[in-house]
Amino acid sequence: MFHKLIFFCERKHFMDTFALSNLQKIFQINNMAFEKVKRSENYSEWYNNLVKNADLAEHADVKGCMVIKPYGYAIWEKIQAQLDKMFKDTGHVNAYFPLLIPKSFFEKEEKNAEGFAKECAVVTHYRLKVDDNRKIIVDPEAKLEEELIIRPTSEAIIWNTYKGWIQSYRDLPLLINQWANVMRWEMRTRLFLRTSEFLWQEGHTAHSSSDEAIKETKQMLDVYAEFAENFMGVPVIKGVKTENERFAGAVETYCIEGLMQDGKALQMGTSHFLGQNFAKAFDVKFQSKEGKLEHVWATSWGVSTRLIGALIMAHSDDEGLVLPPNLAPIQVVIVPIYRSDEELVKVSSKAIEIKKQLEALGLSVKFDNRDTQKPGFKFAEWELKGVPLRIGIGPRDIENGTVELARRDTKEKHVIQIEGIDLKVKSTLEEIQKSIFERARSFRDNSIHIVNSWEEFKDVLENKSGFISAHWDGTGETEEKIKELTKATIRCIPLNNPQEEGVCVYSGKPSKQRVLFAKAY
RNA sequence: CGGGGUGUAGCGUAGCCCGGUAUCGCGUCUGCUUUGGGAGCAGAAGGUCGUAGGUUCAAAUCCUGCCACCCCGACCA
Repeated sequence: MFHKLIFFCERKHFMDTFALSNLQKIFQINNMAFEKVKRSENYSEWYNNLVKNADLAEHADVKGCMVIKPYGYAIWEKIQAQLDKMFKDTGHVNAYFPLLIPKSFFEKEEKNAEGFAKECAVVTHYRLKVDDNRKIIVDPEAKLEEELIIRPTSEAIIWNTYKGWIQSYRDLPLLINQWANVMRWEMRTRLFLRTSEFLWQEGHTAHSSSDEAIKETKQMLDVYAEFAENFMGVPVIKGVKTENERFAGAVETYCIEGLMQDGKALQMGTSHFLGQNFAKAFDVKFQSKEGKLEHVWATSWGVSTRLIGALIMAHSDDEGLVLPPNLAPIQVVIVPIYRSDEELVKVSSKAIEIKKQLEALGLSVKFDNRDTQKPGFKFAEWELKGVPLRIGIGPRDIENGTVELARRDTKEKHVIQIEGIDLKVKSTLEEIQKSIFERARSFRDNSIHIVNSWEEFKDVLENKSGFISAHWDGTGETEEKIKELTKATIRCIPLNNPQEEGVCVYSGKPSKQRVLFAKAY
């Protein structure tokens, strides 16, 4: 019945403008070969060009939506594979719920509905027709009885479903994850960081006690943090959101916050303790061991394709992407160098031999034997695409039993013996993984500024960047005011935050702990 | 929703004020020479100028309507 759907967004968006000429200049200048805008000159322009040039994604001809290209999607697949394993290792299973949510379900948890109301796309009709001018129009006869919301998140449809699945404590806990797309009609979009439609995973769990649900919430936060640090190579701060920043419908929102190279913070994942809010809204009760009827306790947690944005912004440089070996779709690329066909044969057979040797260690290796591009071009291209290690092999090497090994992260090049190359490559990849994390961590650590006065606070925001650790009086009003004045928000109250007496950096009222402020994406 | 812009080849553009069927660069294709850091030369292909109408002998250019997209603000899980 729904094979032809039309949706209307409730809000229209009128665009705006500004100095287009600036952009045009950049494109003009850089249109030859690859566009080169330096990271230090214009960070966001650098980011956009990188996403495009590295062939990760592009703007679709649909407002606010992106096409994730094969190379970008391959990174997402690596992210998915690892997270999926970690979810399963912690006892979760995957399922899939509908894209469309009847408006009446959506309304049930008021705060959740209110929080998302302004960015929902709504399906109102189920059929098109050809009008008198032979134009395709929405068939006014085909108006739906009840509008359908395209999910901005799935709590509503999932809790409506859970109602039928949970009767007894024996049905709990229910530990389910879903890989899906969601749609949030955002006003300003940026590839990967914020798009109208995006891919993510959302875990939705149900528990028989508050304690157990809180434990789950924290466990998943730890899973995210471990993933971010050990796989993405991005250090994160685990913390709790303030009431203002909390997920609509949650009792408590935990998050991991990363710091990008331009000094702006990025929320990389959230894990929510939902209390009994959704159980009450959808009337999901279970009978306890003691025979009492109680509402179920819930959590939800998610990360999205935004992580690809984080990956780019945390490590990459003016030459392009820098991928951590643990998430690189191609970990090693082999580029042959040759003049004659005869040389090509020799070089190729050695290259293929090396490839097999590396693959035996479980590495992902590409032998770039395209005869349509020159070596120099390939070097630049694979650097742009962030392949962690490159092996160059030519006639000279064949004679000497060597290859050239080039590291993407440090740009170091060494001639090494082919003998024992597999272990050398493996250990170098491990070193790269460690080294990019360390680099990001020391950058992050040096970007946390302890601030004790409002003057200092403003000074750091203007002249430095990164996190500001400052006392806050705990009120939403102060938080709002600071945001209004500086655009900085409270990113989180770090977990295990030391308690200390102090006064709020803005209001001067007493405070018991410091919180982390930053400008954020 | 308030303000400001733009639609010309795959991409970026010139031409528009002052009407005469379209400029240049990148990319693409072919051939030869090249190949250890983004190759060179020669040739070629590619355009209903967003769309509908109007004015005119003649419209990318002038006029009107429509559509789409972009930037700033508000907004942002």
